[in-house]
Amino acid sequence: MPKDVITPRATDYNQWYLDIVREADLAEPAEVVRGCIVVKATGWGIWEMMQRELDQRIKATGHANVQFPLLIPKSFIMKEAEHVEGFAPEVAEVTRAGGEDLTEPYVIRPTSETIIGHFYSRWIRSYRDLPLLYNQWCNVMRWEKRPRLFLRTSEFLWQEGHTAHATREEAMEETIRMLNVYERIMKDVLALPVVPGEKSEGERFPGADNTFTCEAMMSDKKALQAGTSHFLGQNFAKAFDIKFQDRDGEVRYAWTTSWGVSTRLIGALIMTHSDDDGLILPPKVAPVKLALLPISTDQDLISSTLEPKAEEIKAAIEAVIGRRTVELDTRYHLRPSDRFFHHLQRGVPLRAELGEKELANQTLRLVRRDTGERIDVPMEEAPRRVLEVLEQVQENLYRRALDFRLSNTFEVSSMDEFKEVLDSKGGFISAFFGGTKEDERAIKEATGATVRCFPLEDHSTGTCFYTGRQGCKRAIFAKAY
RNA sequence: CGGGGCGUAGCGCAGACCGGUAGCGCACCUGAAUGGGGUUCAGGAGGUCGCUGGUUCAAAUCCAGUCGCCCCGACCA
Repeated sequence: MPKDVITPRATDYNQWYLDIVREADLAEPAEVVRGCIVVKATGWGIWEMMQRELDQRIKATGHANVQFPLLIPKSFIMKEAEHVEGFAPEVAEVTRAGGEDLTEPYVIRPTSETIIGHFYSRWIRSYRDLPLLYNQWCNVMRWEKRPRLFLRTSEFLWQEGHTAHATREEAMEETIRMLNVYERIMKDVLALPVVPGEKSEGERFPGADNTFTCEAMMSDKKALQAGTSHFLGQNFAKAFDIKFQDRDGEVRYAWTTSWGVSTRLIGALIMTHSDDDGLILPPKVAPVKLALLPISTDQDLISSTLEPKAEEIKAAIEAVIGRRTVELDTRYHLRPSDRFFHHLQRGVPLRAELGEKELANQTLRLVRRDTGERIDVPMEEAPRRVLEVLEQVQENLYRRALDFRLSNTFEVSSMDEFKEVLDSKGGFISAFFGGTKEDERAIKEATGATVRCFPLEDHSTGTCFYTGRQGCKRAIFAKAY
């Protein structure tokens, strides 16, 4: 008989999400600091795994890590017209320090294009200085009206890549390269199937010429922007005077890009894979990949045989799947079912049970978190089989999420159909669209859905469902977080 | 910032209309039985009732002010 500590998704999706975060011990609202979050050990462990994977890939594509100040002179934010408009309403300012009013206030960085632009202008003189390929892992602050754990906290952690290039083509290549890096890591590591695409005019980053995105579908069929890569053109170069003398002697403005993913990805993981029992983590980002539980009512048997055996198995398995990835659960004061549930709720991908039955048969019982399937494997094969099953879990989670998205994506060709499908089924609406920013706003007004992106891999064109214009690209619409 | 709601034990709530010095469920601690997907019983610990002021012999309760949080919108990684 389950206790109702986790609200079923069908009852209240928002509450379900909060319950998962709490019961899996990922994080809690900071409360004393509005909109901020305390990331707890398990949540941080997930972030560390994602960070490690991504950091390697950022470096593998030629970028180096750097660190810029948390505070930015307020005047910097004001330099790029659209950037000001986009970010001014949500920045926090520091006006006093050291007991005195500052002559110029600082803002706490909402993103670092401006201060990095300032330094890039000092570092770049020649085409030989380009490209400049830097990334920083840091925290930023945006005073959003409506915070939501992981998805939109006032302070959040992310990486922001900032690059400068000699030509438009090179900068565009970089923008797409990093979008692809994001797509790959989301797919391969987080098991998140995403739609890479270009943002519409109305959804662009303030100050960018083009914004590219990885859009994911959550299990309530709403969309989540999981990561973005911006082609900034020469906008910031002009605002911050980032110029170089080219091969031909001409002085030119550089072309810049920026790209980032944040702790929001943890929210994406939760809302993509988890169920009413609790969190489900893809093995590749699970700090604990296997919970190993010696089970017996006979305390002597436990200490003489089961626990030593368990230690031995743990070592053998960790030799194959990685250090400190197996948690040996020795909480014998709890009933087995309570111990099971603990790991289940926390999303541990695989549970192993070692009891008298297993001892007698020289087997180990594995239980999958994603399917509940029980698999008895010969003891000596355990390490290999654990690895194998973990790979299957990883694959299954991706496949499941992809199927969900595909079966909840609907094509429409008129506004009436758009509304009807969105109301009755929800999900992603796929339609040819060639409207303006104003049209986007009107559609949002009428339906609550926004343009998520123009998928990159879809080259088909057709008649716009809204304006009737010919030769328009396909867009994905959805209600979004 | 507009509309609604709420602050009482770690969490979720009752008590308030009709002032008399705080209670329930879960979680937690102890013990017993139980034990392979959320067990049962017994005992126990835990609260300046958001804050400030007022009325009163007496305030969680009445009055005034204030702070904060949540939900729905607008805004967003």
